[in-house]
Order: sequence, then C-alpha cells, then structure tokens
Amino acid sequence: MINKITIHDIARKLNIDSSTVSRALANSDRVKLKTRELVKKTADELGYRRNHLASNLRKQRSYTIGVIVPYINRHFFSTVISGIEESASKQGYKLIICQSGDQEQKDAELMEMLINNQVDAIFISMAMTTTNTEHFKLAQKIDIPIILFDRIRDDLPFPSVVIDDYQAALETCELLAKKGYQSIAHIGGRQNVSIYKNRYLGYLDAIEKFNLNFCDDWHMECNMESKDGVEFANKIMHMKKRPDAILCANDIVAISAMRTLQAHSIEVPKDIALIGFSNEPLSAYTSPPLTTVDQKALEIGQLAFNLFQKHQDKVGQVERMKVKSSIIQRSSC
Amino acid sequence: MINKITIHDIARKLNIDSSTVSRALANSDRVKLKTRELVKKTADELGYRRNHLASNLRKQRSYTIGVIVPYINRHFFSTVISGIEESASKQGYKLIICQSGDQEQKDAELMEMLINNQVDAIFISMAMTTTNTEHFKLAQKIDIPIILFDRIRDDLPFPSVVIDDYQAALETCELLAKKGYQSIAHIGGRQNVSIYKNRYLGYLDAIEKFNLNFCDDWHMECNMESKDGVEFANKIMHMKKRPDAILCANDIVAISAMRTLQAHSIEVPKDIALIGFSNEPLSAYTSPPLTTVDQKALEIGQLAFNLFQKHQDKVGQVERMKVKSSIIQRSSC
DNA sequence: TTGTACGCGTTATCAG
DNA sequence: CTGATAACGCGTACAA
Repeated sequence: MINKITIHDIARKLNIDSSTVSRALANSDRVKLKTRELVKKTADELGYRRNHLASNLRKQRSYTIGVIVPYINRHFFSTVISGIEESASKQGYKLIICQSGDQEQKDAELMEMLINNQVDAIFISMAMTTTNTEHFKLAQKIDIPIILFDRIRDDLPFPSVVIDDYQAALETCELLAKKGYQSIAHIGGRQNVSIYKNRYLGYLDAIEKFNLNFCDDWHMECNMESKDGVEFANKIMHMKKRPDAILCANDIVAISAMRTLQAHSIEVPKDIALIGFSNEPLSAYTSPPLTTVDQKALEIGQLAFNLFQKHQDKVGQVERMKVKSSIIQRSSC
Repeated sequence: MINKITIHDIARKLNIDSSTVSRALANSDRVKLKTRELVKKTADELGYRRNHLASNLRKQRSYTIGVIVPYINRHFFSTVISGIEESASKQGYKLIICQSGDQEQKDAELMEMLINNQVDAIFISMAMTTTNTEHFKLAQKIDIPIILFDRIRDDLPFPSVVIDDYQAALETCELLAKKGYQSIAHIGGRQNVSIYKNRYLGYLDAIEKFNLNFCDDWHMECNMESKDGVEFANKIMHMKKRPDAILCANDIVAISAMRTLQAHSIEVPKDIALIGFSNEPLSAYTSPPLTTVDQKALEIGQLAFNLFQKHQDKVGQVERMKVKSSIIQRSSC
C-alpha cells in the first residue's frame, strides 16, 4: 500500500536477481561497481525506498531505542532525550519515547511493550516509587541491553549514568559553609532512589566535615513536588531552632519554598539561603535567582548512548558512570 | 535472538497449526473458545511474545507515529509531545520523536526516514525557515497522513491544529489598550510561518480597531531567539518615538527584552509593558512575572491525535483546527 | 472450526 | 561477481 516499489521491481527491470539488487543497494563490493551504480540509478528513478520493516525483520534488529521517563515535558528529561536523540540519530537509530507518569506499573508495561516491539535497547529513568524490579529480570532474560540514567538503583546490574550527587551535595554545603551558613536543612526525595539517597549522604557527611549544626527536624523526605516545598517552609517558620539555609534536592521544591518564605517576609538569602538541584530554566529567573546544581542533562543523554554502544561492542562489565556536575552560583545564597 | 518463542513453537506443542495459534491469539471467534484459551495459556507458560516486526510487516502498518519538532526540549514542544503520547499510547500507538534543529533540510530527511520506517502518520511542527515543500508532496503521493501543528503553512493541504493566534494577539492588544497603553511595538517571527503571521495580523488590526499609535520601526521580524529580544530592546531605547508596550511573539524574546530594558533602568511595566506568548514555566518567575498567552500545548497534542483518528475513519475534508488560547495575566503590564 | 499454502520485502547462505 | 533459495515470524484467503 504505502511502498509500491520493491527490490524485485528493480531486479525485473534490470534482468538481474533481487539479491544482487539488495547487495548493490547496500553498497557491497561483492557487486560490480557498474552494476551497483546502475541499480542505484534505477532505484532512484523508480522512486524505490527500502522497507525497513522487512529489513529489520530479516536482520532481527529494529534500530530503535526505547526511552522511558517519568514525564516527557520535564525540562531535565526532555533535555536528556534531546541528548540521546542527537547521538542516536547520527548512528541511524530512532527513539521511541514513553512516559510512565512516575508509576511503577506503567514502567513495567512500557518495558514489556518495548520488548515486544523488538527495540535494540531500553534507556530508562525509573518511576520514583519503583520497588518491584521483576520487569527488569524479564528484560535481562531476553538479553536486551538496559541503560539506566538519573533515577537508578544500585542493586540493578545495568550500565548507568548519573550525576555524582554525593559530591555535588557535599560541595554545595561547602559553599554554604564558606559563606558563613552554619545550620543547613535538607529537603530530599525518597531514599530508595539513588540520586536522592546520595544527595542526602553528601549532605550528612558535609555536616560532619564542615562542623555544621545538625537537627533531626531539618530533614524532610518527600516526593519532591511543589507542595512539599511549601510544607517544609511552613514547618521551618515555626521552629525554635531555625536553619539559615536549605539545600533542596530539586529546583521546584526550592522555588516553592522560596516563595512561601518570602510570602511570610522571610528574606532570601538574608534570613535563609536556598540552593536547588537541576538548573531548571526558571531557576535563573526567580528573585533572587536560584543557586543550583547543573545536572548536565544533554551530556547524560549522550553518555547513555555511548554506554549502549560499548555494550554492543563487547558485553563487558557493567559500567556505572558518574558525571561531575557544576554549581551554578547565583544570588540565593 | 531476542525473541525465541514463536507461534510455531506453540503450535507444535499443542499439535495444531500455527495459523490457528495466530487466530487464537488475535481472539478470533473462528477458533473454538476452548482452543483459544488453551493457546493463550500455553503462550503464557512458554513466555511467548508476539514479534511486532513480523506482525507489522504482514499488516503493512507499524502502529507508530512519527513526530518532528524543532527542539525536543523546548517546553511547548515537549508538552505537545506529552499530549500526543497520552492519547496515542491509549490506542496502542508508539511515538518516534525527532528533532529538526529548526533546519529545513533536516525536516525533509526526517520525513523520508519516517516514511521508510512505515510510520502510520507524521505529526510535524515545521522548521522555521522551511520554504521548499517538496518533501510534503512525497508524503502525499505515498498517501501517509500528515498532521501539522503549531508551525503550519496554510498552503499545505493537511489537517492542522494551531492556537488562534490572530485572536490572541488582538485580545492582548485590547488588554493593553484598556490599561492605557497607546503605543505598542511587536517582535514577531518569520512571516512565512503562519503563527507569526497571524500574531502580526492580529496586532495590526488591533492598532486600527483600538485607535493605537503606529510606527514602522516598532515592528521587528526575526528568528525569535534570545538575542533578538536584546537587539530590539536596545533599538527601542534610542528611539525618539518610544513605544510604551511590546507584544512579543514568544516568551523568550519578551524576557530577554525585559532584562535588557531593566539593565538600562527602564522599568517594567511602568515605563514599558511587556506581553509574551507561550506561557513558558519561567515566565511566572521573572520579576515582574510576565503576562503571556497560554498555548494549550497539551490540548494541541491531544487534538492532533484526534485529527489523525478522524482521518483514519474517513478520508474526509482537511480539517484545520484553531484552539482558543487564554491570556495569563501577571504583572508585566 | 481448523489446516494448507502463500505472501509481506529483505537478506544470509550456498552454489556456481 | 551473480543467481537461486530459504528464512525471518506472522496473518489470511481459500479449502476442507
């Protein structure tokens, strides 16, 4: 229907075999140069276009990579996707993009769907709540490469790319300490998610390393949504021992906290300093602009694709990459 | 390799023909219910999963929609994609996402690639510079549904979804006029792109309709990048007849203009008011927060998919949808 | 209700 | 260097 002209049509027209046409179109040197060119020319004339469905079926590959993220329209994720796309398209790969809405169930369904569609690999940033990892076992059994990024879990034996969150958290605290802040609070995500765990650990170690004050109430574990920032800001205001800085595990929470504090006439950074994570575009436009950790989204995407290629070459050991992040200093601290 | 078990394995095990298995798995009532269930059960046990490559080849369909946007990580586009994905995945469609980097050449290549991959439809927001539309003719000849969104061209005979930009521009100017602004400038995009053309036309008609001042220098046609806002703001500052408001055809330009003006001690909105287009997340966080036109990105994505489905049902007339946008009033005017 | 037989478009393989 | 043939896995007219 869609694709009328096949290699057989070309073959018939030139009185040669379709297999020769196939080889010619693949530019195989097992076909005489002259024939090759003739084939290409008539292919062009006839408006031939290869049916990749058939080709892929034969080759048992789809040249397609499945990508699963919680939300496509989160800036970080769309930028990672953009990075993957850049690298992948250069190598002739296509991307199938899926969003899980941060639901574990959806993660599993999507993985199954992608597997059934014979994707060559799955790149996934897991749903926040994921605890069950049965679906990964399936993928593993079927021997399809899985690359984790950002939301990873250390107990899964797959190549992965993440920011060095521990280091980043440590350094942000160091920055705060150097600026004279002594009582740093932390809004963090669920601790079964590596990135949040590592940010928390970096925070904890920094407190020790830089001799900062510590208080149990200064830490909240949450889903890192806007309302969580509001909630924590409200909590802080009624504390006897109030922190003088908050390290937030993402920008959304930092900004919602900032606005809540400001609405109650608490000045940032004078009364309380704030640091976020992610370098969302909007973080540059708050007042004051938010100091934040850039997560190198584009780079993560590119590296994820590199890992995939390495995996293709030789099924070596599982490589877990940590990308060094950088602090974007602005005026919220 | 990836998929060991086929319908033939099931057939062999049950001593029936593979065609029966095929029908059973498709839940055809031409197979006895008992057999059907038996087949499904053993399929499950054996860990059978359908090879969609083979299935699609046979059916001449891929249940895949190709989506081309200039940049995946622009909030508007990633949200449209998100909207498409929501609707599409419910109907069993997958999305192949491509970015053109706003290059005409890339648009053409990507369309060809998608066609070769037998996608069931192509959703595209064209590159800004596109003037040549040969590649659309190819798609048309091959009879693959094309849905345009956002960046469309009226001379192309395809279903499309856009914001009613003319109306939106008119209404923003009305709002400005009501607030007492009399001299409105306009930073617009290339006039061969419908959305920009319509915004400009709405602007022009508003000037007439609301008896506003007009000056040739108050309009700039550009690529709508950050630097363009800077450039225009600089130009304005040296004008004898300086406008008291700027309607910008996107938020990026509005914000860069805002910052440039402020850097030169021109206050917003006191000296010059600003309105943007797109309702980018960051527009809520500038100071002052930017009044802007919400473009209903999610809705556009969903409607695009609806158009595709209508097209499937009956190849009726070409439907061009206009979505009513809404002005998000904030304090930049 | 089930089986037979073939086609989808391409490519691997073997033979010449 | 080229041709013939089979196979990839599935779906479906047609026959039984």
